[in-house]
Amino acid sequence: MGIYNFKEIENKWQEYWQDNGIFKAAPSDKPKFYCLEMFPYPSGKIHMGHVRNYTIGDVHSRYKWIQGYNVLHPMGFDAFGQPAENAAIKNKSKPDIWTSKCIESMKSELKKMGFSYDWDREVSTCDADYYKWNQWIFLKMFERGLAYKKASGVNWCPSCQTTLANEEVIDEGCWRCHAKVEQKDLEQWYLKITEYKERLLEDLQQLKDWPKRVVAMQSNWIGKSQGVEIYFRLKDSDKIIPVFTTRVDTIFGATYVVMAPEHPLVKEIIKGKKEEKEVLKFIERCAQESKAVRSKEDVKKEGVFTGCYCINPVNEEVIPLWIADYVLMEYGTGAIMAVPTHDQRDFLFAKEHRLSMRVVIKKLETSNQKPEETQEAYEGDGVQVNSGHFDGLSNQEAKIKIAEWMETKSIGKIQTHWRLRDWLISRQRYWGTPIPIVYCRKCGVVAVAYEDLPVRLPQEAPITGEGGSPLNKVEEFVEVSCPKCKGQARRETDTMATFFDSSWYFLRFASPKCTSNPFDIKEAKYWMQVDQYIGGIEHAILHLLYSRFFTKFFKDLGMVDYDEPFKRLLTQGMVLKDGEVMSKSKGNIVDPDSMIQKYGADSLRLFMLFAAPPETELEWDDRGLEGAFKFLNRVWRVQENLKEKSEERLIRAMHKAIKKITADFEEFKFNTAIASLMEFVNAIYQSQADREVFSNLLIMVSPIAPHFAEELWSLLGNKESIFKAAWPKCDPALIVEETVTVVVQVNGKVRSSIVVDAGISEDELKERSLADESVKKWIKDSPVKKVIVVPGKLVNIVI
RNA sequence: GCCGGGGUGGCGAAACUGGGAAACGCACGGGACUUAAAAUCCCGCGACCGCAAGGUUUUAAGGGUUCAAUUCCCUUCUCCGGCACCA
Repeated sequence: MGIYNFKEIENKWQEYWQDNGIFKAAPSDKPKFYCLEMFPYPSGKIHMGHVRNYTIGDVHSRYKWIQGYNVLHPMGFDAFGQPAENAAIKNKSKPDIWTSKCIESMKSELKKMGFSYDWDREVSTCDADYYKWNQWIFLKMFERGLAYKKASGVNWCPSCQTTLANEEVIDEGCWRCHAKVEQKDLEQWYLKITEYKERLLEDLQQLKDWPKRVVAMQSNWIGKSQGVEIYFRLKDSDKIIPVFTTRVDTIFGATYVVMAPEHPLVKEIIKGKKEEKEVLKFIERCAQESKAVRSKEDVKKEGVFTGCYCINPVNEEVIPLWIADYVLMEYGTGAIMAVPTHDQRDFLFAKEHRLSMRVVIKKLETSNQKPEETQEAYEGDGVQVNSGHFDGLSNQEAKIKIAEWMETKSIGKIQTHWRLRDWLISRQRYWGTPIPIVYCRKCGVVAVAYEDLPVRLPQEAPITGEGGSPLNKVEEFVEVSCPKCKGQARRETDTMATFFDSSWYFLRFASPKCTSNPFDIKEAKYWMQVDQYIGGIEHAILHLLYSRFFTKFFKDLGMVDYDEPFKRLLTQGMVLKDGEVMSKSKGNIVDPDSMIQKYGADSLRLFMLFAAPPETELEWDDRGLEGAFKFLNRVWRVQENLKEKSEERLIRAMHKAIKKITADFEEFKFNTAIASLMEFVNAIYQSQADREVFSNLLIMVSPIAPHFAEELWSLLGNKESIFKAAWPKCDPALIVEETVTVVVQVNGKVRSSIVVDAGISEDELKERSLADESVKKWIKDSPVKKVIVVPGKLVNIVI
């Protein structure tokens, strides 16, 4: 074991930072920097994921402090939610008591890591001072029709006994407990996030410093597809069957129309036909198949002819109308035009049922291929053929022209489909924000008055985990007089989804005690946007989409003047053990606290940053942690051997290190920054450092191992915190080398290297290279064809 | 299928804008110190051939562009993530 007493040191400096308010944020003339990590659910204990997430944020914040920024680096707790209720049921405790205990123990663990939070700004979403503003925001949305109640089919988790938002359903399971989600018809509260769909999609372009994959995931989720709704008339009838397509350029190749089995028109149009019986039988069979089975890709496409015909509005062609299970009622209009030549599904179906095909898009390179000969549909771009007066146009061009032409003839309408649905926020649970709505027999649905906020969550409620909303059974909560007519009324007893709480907490940190608004507009204007946000990829859609939505809503209220809350986003990778995610069930959890006991927080921080780049997965390694600890000890020993004056080569090495480390810190390349620190320390061991060199080393170590650096800094006799010191500057004059090593290649293979003056001319370098003994051996008598010179780097002789 | 990101030593990884592949560390091997061990310090460490000097070869596979390719282009394989009979 080493010699440095981390336990004592870490305690001492944590107290020092707290007592002296070193990391307190207050507006000033300095440039501001808002660094935020996703706040945790207070489970009571931190895990390695937290340690990694918060270490990255902490190092960045501390780096910004030393760079002279005015940093806001707050922390709080996403404290409403189900685990508190489950714990209440299990331990017969109360959610509020359980939660505040958890917050206390979690906070003390966070403090042990030495994170530079401004604890004066701590917020907890289960405090009435906080959730009051959830209610306020809800009412503002309600006034604008953005919060509304509707009856609809909803996702229901039978195990959590509550409804879920679409975003909370992962692979047909509950995101929290993985139980299979059921469908139920219920009347619930929704937020109209779809009102913002265009902006949510378009503003993704502003997010240049977000990981591409997060942007892609959000874009997928919003799911915009542009196309045309086309009206097919039923032959010998005035019935219209609308179909939706994104490939209107293939309309002249439609050879049949298909409706989903559940289509409401089906039963009506087949009435009396000789095919009626068979069609009904088919519909029956489809109804029994589960959605999961039906949407499996390799399942054979089945269908029946209805006996009816449709008329293609663009050419009056009469084509058969089919019913098939590969058409889904949930998407588009529940009916499609089938173009077997240019859609693979239609192609397979047409082959199976011997339906006709017609090519309308010709590939540029291939000749007149007959449809019967093709093995698959051609879905790419090409030139229009068999398409009336659109022949010869590129299909991309035709797409626009045909759509416009159809609109003028009223046979089609340009339309956009979205995947995004409104956000269901009602939860049949106790531990959440009460929805501030009252139901009055006379007045109907009535908003609670602003001055009556908060609607407090009653302390006592019968929590059983079943039988609907617990608040429903708390008479003194439910019974209320109507805010409008003062008559008898009942409160809404569902609570809000907890993602509501976290959709705006970053704004609250700007003014956590503000009593007039969710946040003080001036303070928020100073601190926002969040310059750097750091958190897990699991929030790529849920939390990040909701927060973007709320920010846009605040903009519409005139409370903020930007579109996006988070300028830069970093999604840190997971911490693995033996190639698997750490989890209780796998029994492979490494407890941060025990590691702090053994090696100290600084070593843990150092290891977390060194073992992998922040975005990638990190494989836990006990020996790696020990290595980090050894490195700190190695630095510690430097102090015992300080010299009067460093050699020049060490000074040069230092300036190189400053340049590289600074650049790496800027780009979150902590692993290579640490590698450079190690190289720098190795150089010190070759030559011995003076005070100045050692001081600079400490400053550059300080964001990573803050307690350790503070201690050595004070041992050097400094009276102020190292975080008040200035980041070292690289002197460009001192990193210019007098001599350089140039690699000499013959035919691209390294054959020698020569040391030359940095200022050497190209001709001279050429000469010196050709004169080199081992190079000569390789050239022998061969004529030199060409010599390529990369100044200061390399010479390649081509023979 | 579409979209996004990967594949480099025994392991974690590095490589600026096309210019010495494997920095830094872990593990391993050797040496110094020690009665001994630990700790520490120093050295070695992709593979193959060679006593050595040295040579050959190597960034998932194949091809291309180039004086020069982990880096650019094409094809293929494969892994991870999102969306998906989405018309």
